[in-house]
Amino acid sequence: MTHKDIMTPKAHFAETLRFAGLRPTRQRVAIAALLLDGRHRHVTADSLTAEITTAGLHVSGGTVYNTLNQFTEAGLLRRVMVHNDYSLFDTNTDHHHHFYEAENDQLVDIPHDDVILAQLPAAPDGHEIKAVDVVIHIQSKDS
Amino acid sequence: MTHKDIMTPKAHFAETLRFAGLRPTRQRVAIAALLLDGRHRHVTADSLTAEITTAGLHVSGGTVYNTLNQFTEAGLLRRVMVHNDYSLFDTNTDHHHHFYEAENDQLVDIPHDDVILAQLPAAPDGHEIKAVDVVIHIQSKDS
DNA sequence: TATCTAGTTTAAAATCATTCTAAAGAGCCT
DNA sequence: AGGCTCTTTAGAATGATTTTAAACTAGATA
Repeated sequence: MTHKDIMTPKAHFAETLRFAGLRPTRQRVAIAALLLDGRHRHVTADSLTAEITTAGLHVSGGTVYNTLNQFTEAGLLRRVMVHNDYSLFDTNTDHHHHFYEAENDQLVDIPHDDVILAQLPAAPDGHEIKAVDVVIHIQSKDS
Repeated sequence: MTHKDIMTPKAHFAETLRFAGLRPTRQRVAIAALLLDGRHRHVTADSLTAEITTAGLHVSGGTVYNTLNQFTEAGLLRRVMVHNDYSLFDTNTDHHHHFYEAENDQLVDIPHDDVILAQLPAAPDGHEIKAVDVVIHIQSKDS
């Protein structure tokens, strides 16, 4: 039985935050509890705010944005780039790719192994590759 | 000698626009002349407006945005998705991918052949693949 | 060529996601 | 508990993009 097993959920998320270099405030712990529970999904500032409200809590808009940015910076979330309308965050930070259907603004994960990049170019001089994002744009066959 | 060769540049772009289903207005022809001359580059609404001004012309902001959207819709431009700050358009509509360096907001084309996708997942039921975008995020080695 | 009409352009206002601000609050170390 | 720094807050500010309603024009027609 590890230390983790006997911690309260709250303490567990506080530890995660501290490990990520973020002071575990009430707001950040609450958001971590919602987003970092292992469920893989895509959230926006808006949808997260709705979740917070549903949970009977309140976090100011600015803090929601700040927290999403800080979690992303810390590697707890991943930002997905499919359009310019608003930011999308993926609670799955493992290496994987996405299908995106613009018509319904629908984003679907693609398991890592389903895309094989057989060859990649070398990064430009003095640079190194940080990440490779593949977005497969799809549309309804009858549209 | 084809018909195209004896047309004035203006008439050539007007024809291109008409073929794309867009009425060749003075503004659209001017923007086409700037963007569709075969040079491959990345533009924003702002940088395009600056080009228009440099050319001694004037096109209202709304029309610059509309035109960029219409050209993209018509397949004369391609929208590149690397951040949410503002829209980027690529005058190269051929199939190719991009390096993106966030630190300097620098976008660099990758020739089509330099990326080999050996395996792609099947599109979800009832859908078909419209495009596959690969963005390789890079950073300075010493940063 | 004069006329018509639908599609376009315009400047300005509106929208909307996101960031900034300055003051109030809360971790956390001693 | 005291204190220092980092956070949160509500609201204002920002900035890219879209919308508006009126003026204009491309292109068809008479």
